[in-house]
Amino acid sequence: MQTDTKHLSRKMRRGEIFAVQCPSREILKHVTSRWGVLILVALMEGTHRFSELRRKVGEVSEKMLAQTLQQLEQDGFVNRVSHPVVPPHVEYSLTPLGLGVGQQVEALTDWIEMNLPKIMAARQS
Amino acid sequence: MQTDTKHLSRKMRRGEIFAVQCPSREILKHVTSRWGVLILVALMEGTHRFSELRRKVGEVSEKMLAQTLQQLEQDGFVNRVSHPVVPPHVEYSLTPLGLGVGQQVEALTDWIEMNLPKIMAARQS
DNA sequence: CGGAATCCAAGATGATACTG
DNA sequence: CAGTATCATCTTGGATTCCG
Repeated sequence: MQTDTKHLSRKMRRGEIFAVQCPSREILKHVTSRWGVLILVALMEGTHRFSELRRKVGEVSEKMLAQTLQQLEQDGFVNRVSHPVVPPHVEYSLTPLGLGVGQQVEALTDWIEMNLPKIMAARQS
Repeated sequence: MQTDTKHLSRKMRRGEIFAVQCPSREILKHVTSRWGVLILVALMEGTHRFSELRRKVGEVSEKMLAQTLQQLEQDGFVNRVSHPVVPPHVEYSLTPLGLGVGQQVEALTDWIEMNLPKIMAARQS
């Protein structure tokens, strides 16, 4: 089977993100949303329950956590498994696709943390 | 000279992004803002003038473009050079630091575009 | 516990007009 | 051209309440 992901050659115009109607924009919006980034990074360490994520991410309301998780689930990045017991037990994890974005996003956050000293030094005002 | 960027070992808790008061959150917010991402990617291709950026990014108001550029400039990612002529001529480019984040951000957008087929296929609803 | 629903405050974004 | 200022709006995000 040949992969169907067409590789973007280095110099290929990958300017499609600039196209307003491009679905990429929508995905990008979900991924880079305020809580999307944090949730993806958190899930990179493995399966988490709702309340675990809530504690780990910190300062996120139930509403936004649920909402963001639903978006990520819709985009096929997050897997939601509900155990029908009482009290309810729901587990969230990354799909293979989610692992992919997760790596990219984690690379970004890692870069920022690693370069934070330089950044803070270069900051004006 | 030895680099002062301490490398994050694979398993190191790089959970500092989760700390609410961490400056990383602020930087991350700017970088992943609606227009921050697009602007950084656009500038990866070289110096641009204000109106060039405006046309390239697309659908961005003057206000938001100016505002986001100021944030990125403050964070030390973008260089602003104003030629005091009439009509005004201002050029924006990436600083070395900006090139760093730019690469991370571009990696993310590239990944999304490359995997868009898979993503759209996996999407529910 | 893990949400859904509602209401409301705050912030982000946009359209327009004006200026150096 | 490259902004700034102002005002209108639209979207986010949070607090609260209720339910299975």
